[in-house]
Amino acid sequence: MGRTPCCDKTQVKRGPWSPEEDNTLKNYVEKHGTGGNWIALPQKAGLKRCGKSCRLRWLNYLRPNIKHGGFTEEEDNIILSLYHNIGSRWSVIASQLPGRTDNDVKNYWNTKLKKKLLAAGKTSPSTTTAATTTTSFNLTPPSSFPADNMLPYFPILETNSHQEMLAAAQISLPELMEIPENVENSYTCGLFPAANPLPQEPVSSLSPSFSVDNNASGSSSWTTSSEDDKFLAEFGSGLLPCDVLNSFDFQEKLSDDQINYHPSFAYYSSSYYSSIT
DNA sequence: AATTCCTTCAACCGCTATGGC
DNA sequence: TGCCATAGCGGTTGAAGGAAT
Repeated sequence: MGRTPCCDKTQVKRGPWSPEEDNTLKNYVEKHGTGGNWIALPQKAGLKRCGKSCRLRWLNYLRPNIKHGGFTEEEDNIILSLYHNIGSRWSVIASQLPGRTDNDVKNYWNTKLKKKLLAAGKTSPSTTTAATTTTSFNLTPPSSFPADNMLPYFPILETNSHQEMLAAAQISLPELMEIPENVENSYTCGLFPAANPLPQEPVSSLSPSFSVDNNASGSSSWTTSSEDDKFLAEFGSGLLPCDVLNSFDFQEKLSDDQINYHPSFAYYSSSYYSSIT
Protein backbone atom coordinates (compact mmCIF):
# COMPACT_ATOMS: atom_id res chain seq x y z
CA MET A 1 0.00 0.00 0.00
CA GLY A 2 1.53 3.26 -1.09
CA ARG A 3 1.41 6.64 0.44
CA THR A 4 -1.48 8.97 -0.31
CA PRO A 5 -0.30 11.52 -2.88
CA CYS A 6 -0.68 15.17 -1.96
CA CYS A 7 -2.48 15.88 -5.23
CA ASP A 8 -3.67 14.16 -8.40
CA LYS A 9 -0.54 14.13 -10.52
CA THR A 10 -2.51 13.61 -13.71
CA GLN A 11 -4.42 16.84 -13.12
CA VAL A 12 -1.53 19.18 -12.27
CA LYS A 13 1.19 20.72 -14.40
CA ARG A 14 4.75 19.77 -13.57
CA GLY A 15 8.19 20.92 -14.60
CA PRO A 16 9.53 24.43 -15.05
CA TRP A 17 7.30 27.39 -14.23
CA SER A 18 6.32 29.81 -16.98
CA PRO A 19 6.52 33.58 -16.43
CA GLU A 20 2.71 33.67 -16.53
CA GLU A 21 2.45 31.12 -13.74
CA ASP A 22 5.04 33.04 -11.72
CA ASN A 23 3.04 36.22 -12.12
CA THR A 24 -0.20 34.53 -11.14
CA LEU A 25 1.32 33.05 -8.01
CA LYS A 26 3.22 36.20 -7.06
CA ASN A 27 0.20 38.43 -7.51
CA TYR A 28 -2.05 36.09 -5.58
CA VAL A 29 0.29 35.69 -2.60
CA GLU A 30 1.08 39.40 -2.44
CA LYS A 31 -2.61 40.23 -2.49
CA HIS A 32 -4.10 37.47 -0.36
CA GLY A 33 -1.20 35.82 1.42
CA THR A 34 -0.99 32.05 1.64
CA GLY A 35 -3.95 31.77 3.95
CA GLY A 36 -1.92 29.22 5.86
CA ASN A 37 -2.90 26.56 3.38
CA TRP A 38 -0.70 25.89 0.37
CA ILE A 39 -2.72 22.86 -0.66
CA ALA A 40 -5.80 24.95 -1.32
CA LEU A 41 -3.91 27.91 -2.79
CA PRO A 42 -3.42 26.80 -6.42
CA GLN A 43 -7.14 26.34 -6.96
CA LYS A 44 -7.92 29.73 -5.44
CA ALA A 45 -5.17 31.38 -7.50
CA GLY A 46 -6.23 29.62 -10.69
CA LEU A 47 -3.06 27.59 -11.06
CA LYS A 48 -2.91 24.00 -12.28
CA ARG A 49 -0.09 23.20 -9.90
CA CYS A 50 0.38 21.10 -6.79
CA GLY A 51 0.32 23.12 -3.56
CA LYS A 52 3.76 21.85 -2.63
CA SER A 53 5.08 23.02 -5.95
CA CYS A 54 3.57 26.48 -5.39
CA ARG A 55 5.06 26.70 -1.94
CA LEU A 56 8.51 25.74 -3.19
CA ARG A 57 8.34 28.15 -6.12
CA TRP A 58 7.37 31.00 -3.81
CA LEU A 59 9.93 30.24 -1.11
CA ASN A 60 12.83 29.55 -3.43
CA TYR A 61 12.23 31.99 -6.23
CA LEU A 62 9.36 34.45 -6.01
CA ARG A 63 9.31 35.82 -2.51
CA PRO A 64 10.91 39.24 -1.98
CA ASN A 65 14.62 39.77 -1.26
CA ILE A 66 15.77 36.44 -2.63
CA LYS A 67 19.41 36.39 -3.70
CA HIS A 68 20.68 33.99 -6.34
CA GLY A 69 24.27 33.03 -7.06
CA GLY A 70 27.30 35.12 -6.22
CA PHE A 71 28.01 33.77 -2.77
CA THR A 72 30.50 35.96 -0.95
CA GLU A 73 33.59 34.83 0.90
CA GLU A 74 31.83 35.71 4.13
CA GLU A 75 28.88 33.51 3.20
CA ASP A 76 31.26 30.70 2.26
CA ASN A 77 32.83 30.88 5.67
CA ILE A 78 29.53 30.88 7.48
CA ILE A 79 28.40 27.83 5.52
CA LEU A 80 31.68 26.03 6.11
CA SER A 81 31.63 26.77 9.79
CA LEU A 82 28.02 25.78 10.31
CA TYR A 83 28.28 22.67 8.16
CA HIS A 84 31.27 21.66 10.21
CA ASN A 85 29.23 22.11 13.37
CA ILE A 86 25.74 20.95 12.52
CA GLY A 87 26.04 19.07 9.23
CA SER A 88 23.56 19.27 6.38
CA ARG A 89 20.83 21.21 8.14
CA TRP A 90 20.37 23.51 5.18
CA SER A 91 17.41 25.41 6.52
CA VAL A 92 19.31 26.34 9.67
CA ILE A 93 22.37 27.32 7.66
CA ALA A 94 20.26 29.32 5.22
CA SER A 95 18.61 31.15 8.11
CA GLN A 96 22.02 32.69 8.85
CA LEU A 97 22.33 34.00 5.29
CA PRO A 98 19.78 36.73 4.52
CA GLY A 99 18.15 36.24 1.14
CA ARG A 100 19.43 32.69 0.69
CA THR A 101 17.21 29.65 0.57
CA ASP A 102 17.96 26.20 1.89
CA ASN A 103 17.80 24.87 -1.66
CA ASP A 104 20.32 27.44 -2.83
CA VAL A 105 22.72 26.72 0.00
CA LYS A 106 22.37 22.99 -0.54
CA ASN A 107 23.03 23.29 -4.28
CA TYR A 108 25.92 25.62 -3.68
CA TRP A 109 27.45 23.23 -1.19
CA ASN A 110 27.01 20.20 -3.42
CA THR A 111 28.28 21.81 -6.61
CA LYS A 112 30.92 24.29 -5.49
CA LEU A 113 31.85 24.56 -1.84
CA LYS A 114 32.42 20.87 -1.26
CA LYS A 115 34.77 20.75 -4.23
CA LYS A 116 36.50 23.90 -3.07
CA LEU A 117 37.08 22.32 0.30
CA LEU A 118 38.38 19.10 -1.20
CA ALA A 119 40.60 21.02 -3.58
CA ALA A 120 42.04 22.79 -0.57
CA GLY A 121 43.11 19.38 0.68
CA LYS A 122 40.66 18.94 3.48
CA THR A 123 38.17 16.12 3.69
CA SER A 124 34.90 16.29 5.55
CA PRO A 125 35.15 16.41 9.32
CA SER A 126 34.06 12.83 9.73
CA THR A 127 36.79 11.52 7.46
CA THR A 128 39.70 13.68 8.49
CA THR A 129 42.62 11.63 9.65
CA ALA A 130 45.64 12.43 11.69
CA ALA A 131 47.64 13.33 8.61
CA THR A 132 49.14 16.72 8.02
CA THR A 133 46.47 18.44 5.91
CA THR A 134 45.68 21.98 6.91
CA THR A 135 42.93 24.32 5.84
CA SER A 136 42.65 27.96 6.67
CA PHE A 137 39.54 30.05 6.49
CA ASN A 138 38.35 33.35 7.77
CA LEU A 139 35.21 34.19 9.64
CA THR A 140 34.28 37.77 9.04
CA PRO A 141 32.03 39.22 11.71
CA PRO A 142 29.27 41.68 10.85
CA SER A 143 30.60 45.21 10.38
CA SER A 144 29.14 46.57 13.59
CA PHE A 145 30.12 43.59 15.68
CA PRO A 146 29.42 43.14 18.51
CA ALA A 147 26.34 43.89 20.60
CA ASP A 148 23.45 45.28 18.63
CA ASN A 149 23.83 44.03 15.12
CA MET A 150 25.01 40.50 15.43
CA LEU A 151 23.75 37.72 13.27
CA PRO A 152 20.70 36.10 14.73
CA TYR A 153 21.66 32.63 15.66
CA PHE A 154 19.60 29.53 15.93
CA PRO A 155 20.88 27.50 18.85
CA ILE A 156 22.41 24.13 18.21
CA LEU A 157 20.28 22.03 20.49
CA GLU A 158 19.31 18.95 18.61
CA THR A 159 22.50 17.09 17.97
CA ASN A 160 23.90 14.88 20.61
CA SER A 161 27.10 14.28 18.72
CA HIS A 162 29.17 16.29 21.16
CA GLN A 163 27.65 14.56 24.11
CA GLU A 164 28.06 11.17 22.46
CA MET A 165 31.64 12.06 21.71
CA LEU A 166 32.27 13.00 25.30
CA ALA A 167 30.51 9.92 26.56
CA ALA A 168 32.66 7.74 24.31
CA ALA A 169 35.76 9.43 25.65
CA GLN A 170 34.40 9.07 29.18
CA ILE A 171 34.60 12.79 29.74
CA SER A 172 32.33 14.71 32.00
CA LEU A 173 31.99 18.45 31.90
CA PRO A 174 31.05 20.87 34.60
CA GLU A 175 27.31 21.34 34.91
CA LEU A 176 25.84 23.07 31.88
CA MET A 177 23.63 26.10 31.99
CA GLU A 178 20.29 25.71 30.34
CA ILE A 179 19.88 27.36 26.93
CA PRO A 180 16.75 29.50 26.88
CA GLU A 181 14.24 28.90 24.12
CA ASN A 182 14.69 32.19 22.33
CA VAL A 183 18.38 32.81 21.89
CA GLU A 184 19.21 36.12 20.27
CA ASN A 185 22.25 38.25 19.73
CA SER A 186 24.91 35.71 19.29
CA TYR A 187 27.60 35.04 16.77
CA THR A 188 28.97 31.60 16.23
CA CYS A 189 32.29 30.37 15.11
CA GLY A 190 33.98 27.05 15.33
CA LEU A 191 37.15 26.99 17.36
CA PHE A 192 39.15 24.44 19.19
CA PRO A 193 39.08 25.59 22.78
CA ALA A 194 42.44 24.20 23.74
CA ALA A 195 44.23 25.82 20.84
CA ASN A 196 42.09 28.92 20.68
CA PRO A 197 41.19 30.00 24.18
CA LEU A 198 38.23 32.30 24.13
CA PRO A 199 38.69 35.67 25.81
CA GLN A 200 37.70 35.95 29.41
CA GLU A 201 37.86 39.72 29.31
CA PRO A 202 35.14 41.90 27.82
CA VAL A 203 35.69 42.46 24.12
CA SER A 204 34.54 44.93 21.52
CA SER A 205 35.93 43.33 18.41
CA LEU A 206 37.64 40.19 17.39
CA SER A 207 39.74 39.06 14.49
CA PRO A 208 38.43 35.60 13.95
CA SER A 209 40.94 34.73 11.29
CA PHE A 210 42.22 31.39 12.30
CA SER A 211 43.44 28.17 10.87
CA VAL A 212 42.28 24.75 11.77
CA ASP A 213 44.09 21.55 11.25
CA ASN A 214 43.58 18.11 12.53
CA ASN A 215 46.00 18.63 15.34
CA ALA A 216 43.75 21.41 16.53
CA SER A 217 46.40 24.02 16.29
CA GLY A 218 45.77 27.52 15.09
CA SER A 219 45.43 30.99 16.33
CA SER A 220 42.89 33.64 17.04
CA SER A 221 43.15 37.15 18.28
CA TRP A 222 40.81 39.19 20.35
CA THR A 223 40.57 42.82 21.31
CA THR A 224 39.45 43.95 24.70
CA SER A 225 37.28 46.96 25.34
CA SER A 226 35.30 48.60 28.06
CA GLU A 227 32.11 46.92 26.84
CA ASP A 228 30.76 44.60 29.42
CA ASP A 229 30.35 41.70 27.04
CA LYS A 230 30.91 38.08 27.78
CA PHE A 231 31.56 34.92 25.91
CA LEU A 232 29.77 31.73 26.52
CA ALA A 233 30.49 28.46 24.84
CA GLU A 234 27.60 26.50 23.50
CA PHE A 235 28.21 22.88 24.06
CA GLY A 236 25.72 20.20 23.10
CA SER A 237 22.62 21.19 24.99
CA GLY A 238 24.04 23.75 27.36
CA LEU A 239 26.22 26.79 27.85
CA LEU A 240 29.55 27.06 29.56
CA PRO A 241 31.28 30.27 30.59
CA CYS A 242 34.51 30.37 28.62
CA ASP A 243 36.76 30.70 31.59
CA VAL A 244 35.49 27.29 32.68
CA LEU A 245 35.80 25.86 29.21
CA ASN A 246 39.28 27.19 28.63
CA SER A 247 40.49 25.31 31.63
CA PHE A 248 39.30 22.08 30.10
CA ASP A 249 42.02 20.32 28.15
CA PHE A 250 40.30 18.79 25.14
CA GLN A 251 43.41 17.73 23.27
CA GLU A 252 44.56 15.79 26.24
CA LYS A 253 41.41 13.69 26.30
CA LEU A 254 40.15 13.35 22.77
CA SER A 255 41.41 11.42 19.79
CA ASP A 256 42.17 13.21 16.53
CA ASP A 257 38.88 12.05 15.06
CA GLN A 258 36.90 13.06 18.06
CA ILE A 259 38.42 16.49 18.29
CA ASN A 260 37.15 17.27 14.82
CA TYR A 261 33.67 17.29 16.29
CA HIS A 262 34.50 20.33 18.29
CA PRO A 263 31.85 22.27 20.11
CA SER A 264 30.37 25.45 18.78
CA PHE A 265 30.93 28.77 20.39
CA ALA A 266 28.58 31.62 20.67
CA TYR A 267 29.16 35.24 21.44
CA TYR A 268 26.51 36.84 23.59
CA SER A 269 25.99 40.51 24.28
CA SER A 270 26.22 41.78 27.81
CA SER A 271 22.49 42.38 28.08
CA TYR A 272 21.74 38.88 26.94
CA TYR A 273 24.40 37.43 29.19
CA SER A 274 23.03 39.20 32.24
CA SER A 275 19.52 38.11 31.37
CA ILE A 276 20.47 34.47 31.62
CA THR A 277 23.04 34.47 34.38
C1' DA B 1 29.61 21.51 -37.00
C1' DA B 2 28.20 17.53 -34.47
C1' DT B 3 28.41 14.79 -30.61
C1' DT B 4 29.41 13.60 -25.97
C1' DC B 5 30.37 14.75 -21.39
C1' DC B 6 29.95 17.64 -17.42
C1' DT B 7 27.93 21.06 -14.40
C1' DT B 8 24.30 23.55 -12.52
C1' DC B 9 20.13 24.23 -10.23
C1' DA B 10 14.99 24.14 -10.31
C1' DA B 11 11.80 20.98 -9.15
C1' DC B 12 10.22 16.74 -7.34
C1' DC B 13 9.82 12.89 -3.91
C1' DG B 14 9.06 10.94 0.25
C1' DC B 15 9.81 11.22 4.96
C1' DT B 16 9.22 13.55 9.57
C1' DA B 17 7.28 17.17 12.45
C1' DT B 18 3.52 19.74 13.91
C1' DG B 19 -0.98 21.20 15.01
C1' DG B 20 -5.92 20.71 15.11
C1' DC B 21 -9.71 17.89 16.08
C1' DT C 1 -4.38 9.60 22.89
C1' DG C 2 -4.71 8.74 18.17
C1' DC C 3 -5.66 10.17 13.61
C1' DC C 4 -5.36 13.13 9.80
C1' DA C 5 -3.95 17.06 7.01
C1' DT C 6 -0.48 20.09 6.04
C1' DA C 7 4.10 22.22 6.43
C1' DG C 8 8.84 21.68 6.33
C1' DC C 9 12.92 19.45 5.24
C1' DG C 10 16.84 17.06 2.93
C1' DG C 11 18.06 13.85 -0.72
C1' DT C 12 17.64 13.05 -5.48
C1' DT C 13 16.53 13.72 -10.31
C1' DG C 14 16.62 15.45 -14.80
C1' DA C 15 16.48 19.29 -18.16
C1' DA C 16 19.26 22.81 -19.96
C1' DG C 17 23.28 24.81 -21.26
C1' DG C 18 28.25 25.08 -21.52
C1' DA C 19 32.74 22.80 -22.32
C1' DA C 20 35.47 19.46 -24.38
C1' DT C 21 36.49 16.39 -28.03
